[in-house]
Amino acid sequence: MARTALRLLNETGLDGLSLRAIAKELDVKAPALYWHFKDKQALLDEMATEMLRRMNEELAAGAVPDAEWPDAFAAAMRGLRRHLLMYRDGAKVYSGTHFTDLSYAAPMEAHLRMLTDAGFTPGGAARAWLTAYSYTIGHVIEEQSMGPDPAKAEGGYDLAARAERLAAYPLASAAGDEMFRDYDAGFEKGLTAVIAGIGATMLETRHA
Amino acid sequence: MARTALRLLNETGLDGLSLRAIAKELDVKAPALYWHFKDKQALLDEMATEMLRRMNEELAAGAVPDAEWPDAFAAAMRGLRRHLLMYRDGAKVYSGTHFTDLSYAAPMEAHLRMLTDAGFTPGGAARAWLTAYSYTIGHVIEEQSMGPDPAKAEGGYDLAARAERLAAYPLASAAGDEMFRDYDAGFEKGLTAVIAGIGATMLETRHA
DNA sequence: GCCTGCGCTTAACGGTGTTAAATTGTCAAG
DNA sequence: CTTGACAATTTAACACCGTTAAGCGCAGGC
Repeated sequence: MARTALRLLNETGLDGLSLRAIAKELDVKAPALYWHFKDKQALLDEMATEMLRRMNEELAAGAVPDAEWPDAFAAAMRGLRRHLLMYRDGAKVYSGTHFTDLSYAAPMEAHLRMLTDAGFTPGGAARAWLTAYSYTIGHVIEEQSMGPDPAKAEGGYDLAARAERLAAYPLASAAGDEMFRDYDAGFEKGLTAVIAGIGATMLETRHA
Repeated sequence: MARTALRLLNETGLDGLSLRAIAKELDVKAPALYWHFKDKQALLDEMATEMLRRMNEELAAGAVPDAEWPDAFAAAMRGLRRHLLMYRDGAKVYSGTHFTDLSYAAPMEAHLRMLTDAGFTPGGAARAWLTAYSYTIGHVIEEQSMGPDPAKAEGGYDLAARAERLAAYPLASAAGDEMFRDYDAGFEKGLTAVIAGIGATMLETRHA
């Protein structure tokens, strides 16, 4: 039923995701949902947890055992972003919800161990994780709040109009191309920087 | 009136911020608000813009003209975070809203110019900005969705319970201390990493 | 004195999350 | 074969939400 809600999310968006709509999709009346969930927030938490479970499945499937930590780390963040982008308002649903079970723990443990094996302290590994995680969440929230990528689909943010509006501010005007075009490449550049910085400032024993 | 809404936001939170409540605060009935704003989203946009304006005021007041770019950059992000934290759900209100005027342009131009002067290409400066911005937004969203800092106030996330729940995953269990304690210090560590990475991967001419 | 239009009110509409009570279906114990 | 317990659902209703339509009072300009 969290699965049904996730499917509906892609059709209606988070604002249009009402309990009555979900119930109709399940051929049931709205109050019946309250037998299974305490309130709507609990449903949203379960949806986020389901997203996480799907992410973990894929992560387990595509694991590369002896990759260098920056590559494995980048792959994890790419996977996170890709899954958030799979659902409309995915990042908003995901960010800041409390998971309803411990399915996040095993993959998190594996990632942290990979980092400590590479020379991070336990605390450093946790900080590295949260830093890259924050960057990814923030980036995807920005992406999803801006409609479709102007480079890939029509109806997105009008870059030409933006540039004209900002004619008096040449750098800010030109920045639109870098910021709002080709989200994939942009995310990748930022991710590279974040991971490089983590390696440079959080690693105890420099990687030989 | 966006000011009134911002004040009310801190008392009721984003979920409780209804047009009727805002109207009552202004000694007015709810439909009167529609004389000034097209719809609620326009009000939220105006609130975000007001937050931005206050941020810019402070930024202009505390400018250090000849600081090195990493310091100035870090100061800007600290200011952003501090202002987002000033309002309940501040990051949620702020992120992904479209500003209603061009008050963001001048400070953005100044920051971008600082970066290009330091050796960034225009595109690189924009990417550097968006990368650090994404990190900051993501971090504050995570902070604010987790209640008060357990290190500073009661009623926050129960770290001891979390650690026990994750007993089978020692690294993930221990990570709680690093991630959910002392948000200020944690943000700072991540910010240092992000800025170092930006310098290492996005700067064209290494700063002499 | 009249008109225009700003700023507001009253009334109402359809929709929301949520609760309480009554109802059905199922299945085991007596 | 009946009874009773229990899970899962329905119907009805509540308070509140964003939003629209119509009308009211009151200022200033002609």
